[in-house]
Amino acid sequence: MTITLKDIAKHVGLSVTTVSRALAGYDDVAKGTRQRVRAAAKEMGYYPNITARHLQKQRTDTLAFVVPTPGPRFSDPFFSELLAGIGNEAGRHHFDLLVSTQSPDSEDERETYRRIVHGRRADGVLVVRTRQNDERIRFLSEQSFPFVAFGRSDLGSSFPYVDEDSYAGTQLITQHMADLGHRRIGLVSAPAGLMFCQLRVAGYRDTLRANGLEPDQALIIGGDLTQRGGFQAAQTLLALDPRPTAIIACNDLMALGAMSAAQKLGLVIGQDLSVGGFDDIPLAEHAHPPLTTVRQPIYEIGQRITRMLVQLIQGQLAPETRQDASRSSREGETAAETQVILTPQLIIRDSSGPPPDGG
Amino acid sequence: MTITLKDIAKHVGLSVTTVSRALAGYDDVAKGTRQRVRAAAKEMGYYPNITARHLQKQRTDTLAFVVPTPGPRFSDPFFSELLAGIGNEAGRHHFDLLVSTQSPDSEDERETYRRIVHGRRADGVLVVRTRQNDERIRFLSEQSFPFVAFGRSDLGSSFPYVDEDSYAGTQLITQHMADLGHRRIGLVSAPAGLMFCQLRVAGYRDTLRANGLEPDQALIIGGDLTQRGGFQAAQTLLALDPRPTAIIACNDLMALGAMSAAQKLGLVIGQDLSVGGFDDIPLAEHAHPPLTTVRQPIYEIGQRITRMLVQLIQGQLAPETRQDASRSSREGETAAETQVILTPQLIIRDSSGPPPDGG
DNA sequence: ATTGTAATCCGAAACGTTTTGGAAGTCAAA
DNA sequence: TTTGACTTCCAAAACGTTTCGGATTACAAT
Repeated sequence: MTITLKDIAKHVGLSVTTVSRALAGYDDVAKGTRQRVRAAAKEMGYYPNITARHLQKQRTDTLAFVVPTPGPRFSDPFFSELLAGIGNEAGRHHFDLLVSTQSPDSEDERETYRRIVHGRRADGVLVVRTRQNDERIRFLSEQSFPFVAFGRSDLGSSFPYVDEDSYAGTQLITQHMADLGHRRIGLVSAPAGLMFCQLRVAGYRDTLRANGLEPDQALIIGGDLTQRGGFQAAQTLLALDPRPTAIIACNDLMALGAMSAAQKLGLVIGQDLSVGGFDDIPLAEHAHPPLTTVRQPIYEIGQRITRMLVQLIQGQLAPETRQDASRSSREGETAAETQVILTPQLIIRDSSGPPPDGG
Repeated sequence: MTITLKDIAKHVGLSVTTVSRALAGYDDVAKGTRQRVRAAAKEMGYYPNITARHLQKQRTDTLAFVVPTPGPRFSDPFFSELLAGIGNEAGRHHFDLLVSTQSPDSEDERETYRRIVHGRRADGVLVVRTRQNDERIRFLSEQSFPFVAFGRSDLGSSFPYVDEDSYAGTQLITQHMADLGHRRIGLVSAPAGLMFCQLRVAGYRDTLRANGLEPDQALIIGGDLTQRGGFQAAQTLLALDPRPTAIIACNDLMALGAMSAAQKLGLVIGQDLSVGGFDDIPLAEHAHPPLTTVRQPIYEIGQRITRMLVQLIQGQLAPETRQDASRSSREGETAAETQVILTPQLIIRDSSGPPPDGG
């Protein structure tokens, strides 16, 4: 049987109120009493009932994280690293983390959000893989429920987020390929509904044009962000005649799949074909050859959105602050930013090189 | 402002009790009343407060999953797939999932378990990556708190778990290498405290001996289960003279790292060097070359331990049942098993082949 | 002696739900 | 008319905590 405040109160001959306040360290309880209560609590093995505390305090000290899992074999190193960042940061702030896996844009996903918000299951929620016309964001905004997103959206409303500049990132890697002399550069894109997909495709397209290259629709193949998807998309691209001399994938996992597909055809990556990715997951560095990619600080992003969410909940972050250049950073004590766009970094490794002769 | 039962009661002119019972579908409320209440609830946008319900029902309908994360860059596809299995199955049974990331064997990890158990934060907990003399299992057993483990342990106590037969699995792949003619077979092992590490190393050793090969301590290198770790361990192994002609890694991620290390030296995997893994993560299939490995149905294991835990909580699983051959499966309705050992399957792909001449 | 103040404690209410143990009313059988 | 059964409803307690608004005592200042 678990020990409650009432048990302690009975044991030390005080009221529940006094025991509670003694343990909480209020100064309207005598020092001696406090010590006596503390000792009794320890001796009896008291541990506060977390649920009861939640109900009384009208907050749950819990963050919710609804993971969009497209299929059962959700084998994504990107995600586990993000979760580590979120989980560790939540722990640092004494918040629990509620995780739910739901297939994106499903009725179950919608119901999950309703449950969290209306059932007061958590104090805030983290949204990842933002989508065009994202109903999750619309819903949370409407309900003015605290949330922070990893990624922007195209809704009119302003909300707190952290995002990498996908457009600039793809510009970097596309320009890199162009600088190496590539003229036929394929793209393995992502599900079109994802915001970052739009931005990355645009960055790719615009950079091609800026280099006098006309984007060729046949060189853009949809991918599902898995290695298998990258493998298959690359097979399609490599069957073209003439085939592209470079392939850029919208994430590293697909880039690795693309490398395998090319290697299966006997192509040497970095010579016969250049491959570029996005994310810089640890796998990229120790691939063969090491993958040229755009770095995204996944763990830190996880930490950051979590920290922002905690601040938002605790009222240390203005919920609807627009980015505002006129905001003076007076007194050194600048308010925390609510909309962060990270500058991407190109990591050049051996998977990219000049095109082969006649490329 | 959120709507409570009291608000509905006031609105329809009934007591809170009746409203509650109407919504719960008890038959001691008149049909007309029930409909009226239901309509009002819907109209007013009522959603039950989950925390209050938890407190009253003295259960949380929540499972806890404490993920052992060794470092910040926890980039492990194995884990995300396991989580998908756990999360989806928990959802199917209307359980929430509480996830905490803690570094293994740390004081924070211990405190997390205490909090979950004593604070009644969850109704049961999932334990993964079981360790020798596993204090988590000891603690949960002592407190007789419901839990199911992925992996066995060496404590005397009997508890419910699902595990792959790591010993047999390593036997399979080691024998496969021996059958191909390999005599010098290296092993990239895992952190020694992990139960499956012990079993896999034993399976490797015993199979070597069964083939008349004496295990060489120099051919066993510790790894940390990351690709980088496999990369480094393989570098050490490949610097030996004579070098091994085959390398077996205790998981696929390290096997992929080992492949990269070998390829960096110009070796052709499957010809100059054979490589074997363990897990069969999706990355293995589309690696170059595709990786020979031992299959572990990760997603299904996640589902299975979750289902067992739910049954345990709901009293449908005898908490301390030993595996008992004499248990008659009468009436077709066999009780669910509490200790499951899965038979591993060898997946032969192109990363393994006969040793090069003179190997 | 009175007043004021500080120190220490506590009863009751509250958080929102479910459950317990009837109460009140209706109706048919005896 | 009484009894019993059935239907429908509800007040109060309970889950375990925190907080609100005093109450009581002691003691110093007036």
